[in-house]
Amino acid sequence: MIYSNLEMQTKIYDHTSIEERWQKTWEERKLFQNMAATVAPGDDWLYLLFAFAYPSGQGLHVGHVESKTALDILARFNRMHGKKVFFPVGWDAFGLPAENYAIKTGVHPAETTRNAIHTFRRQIKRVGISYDWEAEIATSHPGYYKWTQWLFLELYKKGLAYQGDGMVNWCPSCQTVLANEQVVNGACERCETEVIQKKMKQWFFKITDYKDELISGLDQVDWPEATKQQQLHWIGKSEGHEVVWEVVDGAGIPNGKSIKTFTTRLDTIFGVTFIALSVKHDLVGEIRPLGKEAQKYVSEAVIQSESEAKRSGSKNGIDTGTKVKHPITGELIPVWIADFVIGSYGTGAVMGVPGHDGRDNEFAKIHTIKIERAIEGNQENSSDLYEGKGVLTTDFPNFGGLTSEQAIEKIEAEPTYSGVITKTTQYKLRDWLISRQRYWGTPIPIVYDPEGNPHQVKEEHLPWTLPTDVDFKPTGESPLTSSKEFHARVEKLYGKGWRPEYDTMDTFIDSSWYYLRYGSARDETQFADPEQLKALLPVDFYMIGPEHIVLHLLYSRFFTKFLRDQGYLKFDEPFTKMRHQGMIMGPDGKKMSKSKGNVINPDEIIEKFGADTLRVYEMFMGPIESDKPWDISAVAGVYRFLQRTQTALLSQVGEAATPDHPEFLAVRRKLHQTIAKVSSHIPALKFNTAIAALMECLNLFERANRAEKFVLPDGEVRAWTQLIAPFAPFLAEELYQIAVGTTGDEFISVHQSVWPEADAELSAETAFEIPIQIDGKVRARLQIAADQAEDEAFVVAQAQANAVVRRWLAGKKPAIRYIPGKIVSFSTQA
RNA sequence: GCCUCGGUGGCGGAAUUGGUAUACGCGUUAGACUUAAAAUCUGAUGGUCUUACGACCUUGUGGGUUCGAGUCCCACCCGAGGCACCA
Repeated sequence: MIYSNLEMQTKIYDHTSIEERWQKTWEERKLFQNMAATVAPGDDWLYLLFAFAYPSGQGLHVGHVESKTALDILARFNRMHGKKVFFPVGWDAFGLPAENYAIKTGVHPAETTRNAIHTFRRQIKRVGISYDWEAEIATSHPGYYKWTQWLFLELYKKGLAYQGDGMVNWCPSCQTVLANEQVVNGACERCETEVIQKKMKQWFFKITDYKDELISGLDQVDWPEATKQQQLHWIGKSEGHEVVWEVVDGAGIPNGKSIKTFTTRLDTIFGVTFIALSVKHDLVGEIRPLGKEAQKYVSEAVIQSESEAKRSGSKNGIDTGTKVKHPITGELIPVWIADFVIGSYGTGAVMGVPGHDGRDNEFAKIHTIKIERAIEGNQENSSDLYEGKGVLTTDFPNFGGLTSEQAIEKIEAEPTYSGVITKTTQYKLRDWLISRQRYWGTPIPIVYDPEGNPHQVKEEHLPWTLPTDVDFKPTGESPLTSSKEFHARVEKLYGKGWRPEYDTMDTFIDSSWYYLRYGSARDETQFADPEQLKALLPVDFYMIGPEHIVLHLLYSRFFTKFLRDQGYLKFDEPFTKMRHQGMIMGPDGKKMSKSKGNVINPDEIIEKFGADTLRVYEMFMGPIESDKPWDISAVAGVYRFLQRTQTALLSQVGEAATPDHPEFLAVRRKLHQTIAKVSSHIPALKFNTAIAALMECLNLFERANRAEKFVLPDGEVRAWTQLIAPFAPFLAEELYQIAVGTTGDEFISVHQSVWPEADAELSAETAFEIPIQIDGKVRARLQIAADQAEDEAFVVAQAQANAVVRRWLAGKKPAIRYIPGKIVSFSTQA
């Protein structure tokens, strides 16, 4: 007996008992569980995905509830339309917070993580999110990270995972390498310590191999424009020319060395008055002469991190005394070293055009370098002069008077410049540095022979398990160095003198392929079953916060394209449609944070008002994608709405319909209109207006019922309970089961029922109120029966007969316009 | 500086994409019920002027297109997020 206390129903909305009862029932009946096992040919699947979450010790946040509920509504709505819905959940369980906690308290990250996941799972179930728990995954589980390691080895075998040397960002406090994106204004994003540069041997993924496809693929997806723009900006494709400048000796004779610069404005080459090298440029220290002062400057500048120069916007620099030869004019140009030149972009050197570039202009003025104008009609120090339309000044033989476009074409066509000036494309995107000197992550499946050469861990040794006997305390070395078991394992399997790779992988790797694993979460033989992949992927709808979008999406797209090229996947882009939820702000309108004391705890709201209220309130707050402040009294308003809904629907059960009620058709019309509205607003993600429509419907019903007892036909009572099911699944289940009179075990959930359809005839309005506009102002309104709305002559005659209209139009001959069913417009002008 | 969103009552927000601006909710206020309060229910609620009928104003600002503009066009102001000495 699933429903034992029907009789106890009263007018009181007892959210706690309702929600406990149905959570238990759904769980016992395994509603919507293990869906991937039901994959069959010809299925119409909808794959809904929520951003992989880190199971933090803080537990569920109201922000999580918002996006999870939005997806849950889509899941329930689509299931009721007969679609098979795949709606899995998992945990991005490796990561720094658990490790930092371990350093502080000694509690093993595995334990912290396990507890946090338990908390999240309990809270999510309480909110009624209809996840498929049978497909649950956690990146820290060997059954998962075995395949993360497999992915690494696939990349390694194709040469896309390689070891490289280079300057890396090092956080002295966290004792780890940081990716560029983890450096914010020159400081560690986590602890805000100033980041320094350090040279280390690291593993990289060659994402740059896919740079062009990562740009073009954006045309295939339905994503917010801003997200696409951010991706493009990160990849930073820029077309221009590389120019080789020959270094000359004191007599002006080339000495065999050269400097390359990159420019997007080749036409300004005639205005070059200096060349500037980055302090990290290879030639710094090599070119002669380099005076003592310059030596000193360079060493200071190298010590001073580049990021500091960036922040201060400084324009320091020094003349090296060296000169290069202008490839076109033959003029000798001084070479400077300048801190505003970025070592890692382009060639690490720029041609200085102070006549046409604001930044170069600033530098030239400070250091009194000649400023020369090459193009007419532009502001002296502006960089916005170009649109390909500038005209070169007449000072340049063969080029004077040409437009920028013509000059560039001419240079490109001139054989003399072949190999000196070359059309080229630059990208900001760098290869992905994936090594982390951290414990709580996926071990890199590499071992080193006694000579120090890397070898891949044999596939039969996967999962290459993370040792547990480590010292978390930061020493500047990877914690795995301290594991005895790890060393013993490698020597036993690979031979004496062999050692493991001590670094772990960036957790972005774990979280950038997880959506491929859900369908085969327990498969120990392959990373994903091809049949599952074919049926479920790509992801139809992805809901993800706006904060992590650039890298996670770029990496996910890279993996997808790589695995496609290996023949594992048949699609190019992993996420067909994506939207971002807004942030829920504290009641003070500020971002919620513990220090501000404005955090709303979902458990407290559920305790007091119930999960249904929490869900409906968060959906009612406003558009899903915008930021919204929390308003506790509005929560109570939603609670009242659910309570009134219960009262209204309970009053209908077991009663005979009241066709003689004067409002009978009006209320039913409203209900059918509401069915139509809710049905169209849900797929459009307009949850707030769908709920407003349900409120309007209830208001009209209550007004009619107040005047005289009102009872809807049975089917419409059931339809009403179905309409609220996606939003308030617990209350809807309760009312639906009462409405259908479920007894014993013949239980079919409201969430398994078929979504109601609006009756077009019933929902059609019988009368319109048509405004009458005179010169753009509404002066009167007309009541017109629906069957007269198409009759223009009649409507216009009615309008003209209106007393107010006659007063306004007295003595005038207006132009008349009638938009059927919308408006009558009189115009007295012209 | 660049990119992307936004700007509508006291507040959160609606507006079928050019056709009744302010739906729905909150708040406020008057009332009912109550010994009282809470809860619940009912009515009012953009602004100014007016005894009233009503008039005028109102979607960040200023122009424009149109019979008609929150919606389209031009210029600007303000806010949020992202990127940024990227050559």
